[in-house]
Amino acid sequence: MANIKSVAQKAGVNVSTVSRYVAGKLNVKKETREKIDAAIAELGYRPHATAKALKTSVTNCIGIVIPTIRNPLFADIVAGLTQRLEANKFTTMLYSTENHLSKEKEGIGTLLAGRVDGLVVVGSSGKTGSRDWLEEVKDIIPLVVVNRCWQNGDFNRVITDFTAGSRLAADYLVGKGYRRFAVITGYKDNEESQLKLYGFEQELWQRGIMLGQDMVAEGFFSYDKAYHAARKLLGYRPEAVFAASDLMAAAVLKATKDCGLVVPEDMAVIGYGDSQISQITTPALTTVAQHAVESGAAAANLLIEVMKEPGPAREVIMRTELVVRQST
Amino acid sequence: MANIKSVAQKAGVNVSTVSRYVAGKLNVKKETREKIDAAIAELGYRPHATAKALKTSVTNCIGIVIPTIRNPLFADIVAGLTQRLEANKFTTMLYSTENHLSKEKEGIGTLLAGRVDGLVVVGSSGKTGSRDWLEEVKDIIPLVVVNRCWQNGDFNRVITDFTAGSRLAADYLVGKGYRRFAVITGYKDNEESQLKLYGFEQELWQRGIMLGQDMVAEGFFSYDKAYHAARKLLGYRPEAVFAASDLMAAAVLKATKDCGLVVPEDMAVIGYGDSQISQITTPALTTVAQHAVESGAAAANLLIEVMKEPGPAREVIMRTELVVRQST
DNA sequence: TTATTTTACGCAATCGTTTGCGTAAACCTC
DNA sequence: GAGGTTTACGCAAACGATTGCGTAAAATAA
Repeated sequence: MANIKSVAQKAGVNVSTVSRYVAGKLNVKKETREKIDAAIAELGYRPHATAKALKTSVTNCIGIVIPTIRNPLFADIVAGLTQRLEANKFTTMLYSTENHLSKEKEGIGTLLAGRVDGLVVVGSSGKTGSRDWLEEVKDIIPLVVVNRCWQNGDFNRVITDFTAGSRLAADYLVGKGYRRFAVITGYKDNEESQLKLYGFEQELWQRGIMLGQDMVAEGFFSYDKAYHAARKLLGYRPEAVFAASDLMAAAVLKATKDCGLVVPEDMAVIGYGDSQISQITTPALTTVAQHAVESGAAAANLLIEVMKEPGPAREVIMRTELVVRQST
Repeated sequence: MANIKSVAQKAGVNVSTVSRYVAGKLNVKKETREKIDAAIAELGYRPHATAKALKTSVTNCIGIVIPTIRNPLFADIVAGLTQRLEANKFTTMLYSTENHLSKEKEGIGTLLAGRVDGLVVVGSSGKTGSRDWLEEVKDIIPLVVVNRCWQNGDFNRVITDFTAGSRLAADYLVGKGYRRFAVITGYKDNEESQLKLYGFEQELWQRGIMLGQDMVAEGFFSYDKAYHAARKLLGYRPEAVFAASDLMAAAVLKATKDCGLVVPEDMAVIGYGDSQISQITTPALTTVAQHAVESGAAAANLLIEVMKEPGPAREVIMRTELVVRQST
C-alpha cells in the first residue's frame, strides 16, 4: 500500500508537507497542492488510520459492549449509538458478550488497550457482578453505562426509569379495575428485571394490593420459556398479566389463547418495550414504551460530551410511557 | 498510561525482553519473568494494540458493513459474524449505512485505511450500484459479501438462495390449490427483493400460472408501508399473498383482518425469514426460513479462511426451507 | 581446561504518521 | 534596496510496539 512517504517522493516534496496538506492545514501553494493531488490519485493513497492513531493517540473509535444484538431493544440502542457516533465521525467497535457476564471483562479488555477513545457498556449486570471492574475501567477511559443502575456507583450513565414504567402499567391496570395480577419477569437476578418487578409491586402495594409469591415467574426474556411460565401462571387465574418484555407478552397471548381464554375480555396482558412486536400481535399489545433508540443516541451524546470536557459523573434518565392498545 | 518502556525500566531489563515475554516467546529466565510480572502488575500495563497493529500490520479486527441493525435478519447475521469472529480473537468494527447506499462507500472507506484485516459487506445493493467500487476494494483487503448476488462479480460470498426459497413457497401454494396470487416485495430496485419476486414468478410460470402486474406492490420492508400495499392488493381478491419478509407478512395479516377476512380460510399468507415474528402472529406464519445466523457464521469462517490463504473467489450458498405454520 | 553450542537478553531500525522548530523565498513598507 | 513580515516547506524526533542481529554468559561436550 502507498504511504505518505511514497506520495511525498512522487510529488517531489517532503512528507510533512503532504501531511499538512491532507490534514487541511493551509500554507501550501497551489502548484504543490496539484502535485500532491496527482501523486495521491496515481498511487491510490489513503492515510493510515492506525499510524495516525498511534501518533495522536486519538482513534476516532468508540467501543460498545452489549449482551446480545439479537434482542431488538439492544439492537435499537446500538442503532441510536451508531447513528450519533457516525454523524460525529466516530467508528464503532462492537463486542457482544452473548449474555455471558464473564465475557464482559474480556470484551472490555480487548477494547481498551488503546483501541478506542471511549466506551459504552449497555445492559444490566447480574447480581453485584462486575461492579469493581467497571470502577477501574472508568479511570482508564471515558465510560458511559446504559441501563445499568447501580445504587451508588459514580458513573456517567443513561438509564431508563424501569421502575416508573412498571408503575405506569400497574396504575393503569388497577384503574381499569383489575385486582389479581401475575408477572413474568426476565431473569430473577437481573437488575433490569428486578426494577421492573419492583416498580409494579410497589405501585400495587400503595394501592393496597398484594402480589402473591406464586404469581411471579421467570421468563428469561425468551418466547418459549415465557410460554411455559404463562401456562403455569394461568392456572392461578390472574385477571391481568404483566410481562417484562413484549416478546414474553406475546408468549402470554399465545398461552392464553391455547387455554381457550380471550384477551382482553377474559384477561388483560401488558408488555414492555413498545417494540415492533407489540404492534404485530393480535390483539396488539398495550405496553410500556422505553425509547431504546433515543437511549442509544443519548449515550452517544453524553460520551462525546464527557470526552470533550471530563468532570463529575453525569446522568440522564429516559422516561417511559404507557402505550395503550388492544390487549387491556 | 504505562507503556512497554516503563515496565522495562522498572523491571531493569530491555524493552525487547518485555516484548518477547508478553508475546509468549520463550528464552526468558524465571528471575526475569518475575521482575517483569511485578512491574506489569504494579504499573497496570496493557499492551497497546494500535502500536502493535502498526508494527505488525495485523489489527485482529474485522469490519462489518450493514444496511441497518434494526432489521432482525441483519441483526442475526451480525450475531453469527461476531460469535465466530470473537471466538477467533477478532474484534469487529460495525458500520451501519442506515439504508443509504451512498453511505456505504464512506463506511468502507473509513474501515479501510489500515483499520481492519478484513471486511464483510452485507446486504444487497440497489440497481447496479456500487459494483465497481467493491471490485476495487477486494484488491485492497480480504473481502466477503453476504447476500449480494452479482451476476458475474468475482467475489468471495455467502449468499442465500432467495430464488429457490421463493420457488418453495410458490410450489407449496400451488400444491395447495391456490391459483390467484399477490406479492409484496421489499424495494423495487433492491437485489434481494428482485430475486425473491423472480423465484416466485418463475415457479408459477412453470406451473402455467401468470402473476398480473397489478398483483405486485412495494412494501419497503416496513410494517406500515406493507399494510397500505396489502390493503390495495386485497382489492384484487388474491387467494394467497406472498410477502418478502415476515414483518410485511404480519402487516398483510392485519390488513386481512381489517378487511373482515380470515386467514387461512379466506386467504393464505406466507412470509420470508422465519424470524421470531413468524411465531408470534396469529395465525402463526408459514414462512421461508433463511438461516441468517448461520449465514453470518459462514461469512466469518470464509473470511478467516481467505485471510489465511488467498486464492480464487469462493462461494457458499445457504439453503432455504419452508416452515409451514397456520397461515396457509 | 578448552572448544562449542545454546540460552538470555541488549541494541537499534522500523511501521506510517504528526508536529515543533528552523529557514529560504516571497511579499510589504518606506 | 534595506529591513521586517509572512508564507511555504524541509528536518528530525516522537508515538509504542516488534524483531533481526549480535554477543556475553551459561551449559554442554571433548
